[in-house]
Amino acid sequence: MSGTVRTRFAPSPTGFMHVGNLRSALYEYLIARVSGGQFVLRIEDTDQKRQVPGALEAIYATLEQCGLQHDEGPDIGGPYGPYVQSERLEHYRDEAEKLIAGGHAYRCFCTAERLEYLRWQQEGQSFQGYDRHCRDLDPDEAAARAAAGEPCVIRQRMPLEGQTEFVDAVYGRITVDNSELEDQILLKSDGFPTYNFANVVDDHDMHITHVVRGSEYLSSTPKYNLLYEAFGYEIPTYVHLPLILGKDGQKLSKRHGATGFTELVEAGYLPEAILNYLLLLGWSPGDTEEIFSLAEMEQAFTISGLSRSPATFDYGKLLWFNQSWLRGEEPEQFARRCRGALEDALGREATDAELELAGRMLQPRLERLTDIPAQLEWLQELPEDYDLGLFTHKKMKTDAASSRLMLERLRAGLAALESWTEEEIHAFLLAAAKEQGVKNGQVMWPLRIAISGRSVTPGGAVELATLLGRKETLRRIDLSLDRLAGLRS
RNA sequence: GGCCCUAUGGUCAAGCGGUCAAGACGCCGCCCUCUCAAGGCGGAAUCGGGAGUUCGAUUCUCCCUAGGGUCACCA
Repeated sequence: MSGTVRTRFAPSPTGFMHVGNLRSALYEYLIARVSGGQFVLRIEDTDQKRQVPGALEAIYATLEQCGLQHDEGPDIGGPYGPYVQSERLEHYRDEAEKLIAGGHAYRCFCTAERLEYLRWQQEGQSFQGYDRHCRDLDPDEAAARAAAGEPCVIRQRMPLEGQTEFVDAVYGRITVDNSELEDQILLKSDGFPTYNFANVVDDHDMHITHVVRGSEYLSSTPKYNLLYEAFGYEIPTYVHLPLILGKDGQKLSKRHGATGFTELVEAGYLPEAILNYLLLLGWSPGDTEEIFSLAEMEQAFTISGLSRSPATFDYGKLLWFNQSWLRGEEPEQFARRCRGALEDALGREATDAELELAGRMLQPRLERLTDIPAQLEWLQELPEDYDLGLFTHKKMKTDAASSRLMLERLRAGLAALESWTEEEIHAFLLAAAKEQGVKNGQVMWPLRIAISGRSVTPGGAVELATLLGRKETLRRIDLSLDRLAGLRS
């Protein structure tokens, strides 16, 4: 066997792409990449009842958006296809027959009703599971019954005594008594393999060297090993991952908030930020680095950095990663993200200068992409009935009366400015403050309130006025002046 | 309930016998400042409990406790 590391992401198209799945895919991808190996995509569609339309497309789209490029898969082929389990049915059947022939599996004719009755009867007992009713049927007789059309499943014949142990790359040595293991179903009566069986067969066929999956599979791993042994296949390296929990310590689910990749993207999170957060949720680089691009992850990732304890998904920290990624973007690229909302607010096309300014204003303040419109809301129009109390600011030493005076003084100067540029407006206002012997805030505050009508804006008076344009700025000053005048008389 | 896994601040976590127990998010304060952010500086906050082993346990062992996982013709 070659020493090339091969991992696979094997989702089943039964729903949206959960962040837990995505994190598994990321780790699988990284384990392969960090050692120059291959990352395989395999679709596990053995549950015909739970197929969800569109789920497959979502898987491809998510992988694509995240940059987790696979080397082999249903869409691009590869040497060990097909990569869709429903296209490999014959093969599983043959493999199951092999096991029967070797005495490692047997046909079981128990009905669903009988099994249900069994479960009901076993409630509270220590060993719950199949009672091995068909385990000792004569193989030839069983084969004949099956051939005659009697529905049956194929079960794995577990050893009744002894122990099975395996070494997991993150959890270490794990030992389980064989008496704990159920004679699990390998092939269902509809001819489809179960997940456990198809997994082993496919992982072997596809030369997967590292089986990476959630720790919920930890306790069923001994069954896998027994299967590998029954086949005489080499056992892969297991890498079990700690689970992701919600705020309440329960397994992360919809009720904790958005848990699907698509949902998060729609909520304004960047794929880079989501991936970055997921990377650190269960893995540590060992140093204090926190921001990782995919390329950087490919350099830094180590299996030994994986954590064993479950991690709580923290939306607050995800938000911080999102902000960090947003701030780190090239200003031009960030500005482009603002174009749509800016033009909506403006009601017309934006100039390059306006776009640049808007980007500069929002980039350090944005938490999510979806917040852009709200950040630009002040641009739309001056709220007609904003609270005049906003003019009163203790630290700035301003109030409605002083603001009125200030605005009256400022108005003419602004109207007379040679050009309406950020620099010029800025210079003018600073000069005005100096001239009047007041602090900058005493001219900036009233102006900002007068033209925005808001206590909080994504920028100061200068930026606001610049983006508003001279005409609109003066119009808003007049509007505010009118209201301020009405206060007195 | 049986079995398996886990256990450092509210959260993610470094630590791998001797540390004043990193760092980050969040929180609080200060600075900067035309508001809010961003940025800078500082602060509060952690080894679940009990036995061992050892000169010395956060670190090793055992027990307890707590949390999680798993016991399907689902993956």
